Amino acid sequence: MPELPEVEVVKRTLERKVLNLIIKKVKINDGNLRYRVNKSDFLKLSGKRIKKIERKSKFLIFKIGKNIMMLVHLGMTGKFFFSNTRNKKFKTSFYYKLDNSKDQKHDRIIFYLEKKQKLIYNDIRKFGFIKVIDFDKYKNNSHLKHLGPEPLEEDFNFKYFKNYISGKNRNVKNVLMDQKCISGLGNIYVNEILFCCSIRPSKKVVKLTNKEIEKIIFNTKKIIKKSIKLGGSSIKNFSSSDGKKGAFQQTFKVYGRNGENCSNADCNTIITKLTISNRSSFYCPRCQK
DNA sequence: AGGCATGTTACAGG
DNA sequence: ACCTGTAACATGCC
Repeated sequence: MPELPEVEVVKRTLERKVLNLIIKKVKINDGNLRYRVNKSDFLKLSGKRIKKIERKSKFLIFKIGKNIMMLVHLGMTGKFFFSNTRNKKFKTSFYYKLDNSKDQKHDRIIFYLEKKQKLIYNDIRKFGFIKVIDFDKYKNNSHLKHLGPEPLEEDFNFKYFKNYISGKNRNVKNVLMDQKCISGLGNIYVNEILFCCSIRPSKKVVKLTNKEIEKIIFNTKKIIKKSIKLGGSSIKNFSSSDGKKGAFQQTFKVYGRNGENCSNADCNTIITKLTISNRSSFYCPRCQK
């Protein structure tokens, strides 16, 4: 899915496009997302204003009207498209996106906004979801309740991580993917982080030295910051809500690079692919111990 | 045809 | 109850 940096970019784009607009009507083309959408909940959105858009790890949270929250997870292929009449007329990138039959086929939910504008939730694989919930219930929401600190929060620090991994017999790749430990990372960024730390993904956390833990904290923050700055990554199914592509994927050092040479100077070792818990891991056998 | 894909979670077994 | 790993979800692309 879009990982934290991509969701952050989507959030910022949505703020520019739909903040403070009134939802006129919602049309559900296919409600069989990860969780079946509750049509009567969506009816409540009509006539209400989008007042705030927040991001929590990989979730988007829309505050709508006085007491409604809309919780969105993009899954692997979820994305938002935005259109207005001007875009149609001038055939901007939005128009191209919206008029692409392949994309249109996967438009699952359409929010009709004021001034003939539309916000469209499009999701090829339907691993994403949208839930409309009451404001007072969202703090206890099962999706948000157990999330660990985000990479850029102060709470994600040496002491916290060292304590979290103590006594655990797990590999470092899985721990960093675990949203209860740290929320917002996914397969791509974890691969990149571990390469930067010179740590092999399969390494057991009990064997991490203090120095390595420090490196993990530092490089996680560094890479996430950098990716947000570059507009996220845009491999295959992701682009931000205005159709722009991020640039971070051009800086991938290991992800998807199996068979290629290690990008560290003078290394000349071939990047290896290894499956850990059904997910691909990429690493340099020489640089990552 | 078969394998793979940015994610999460229900379940099984220890 | 805790810990761990695996399979499943839906769809498209190579």
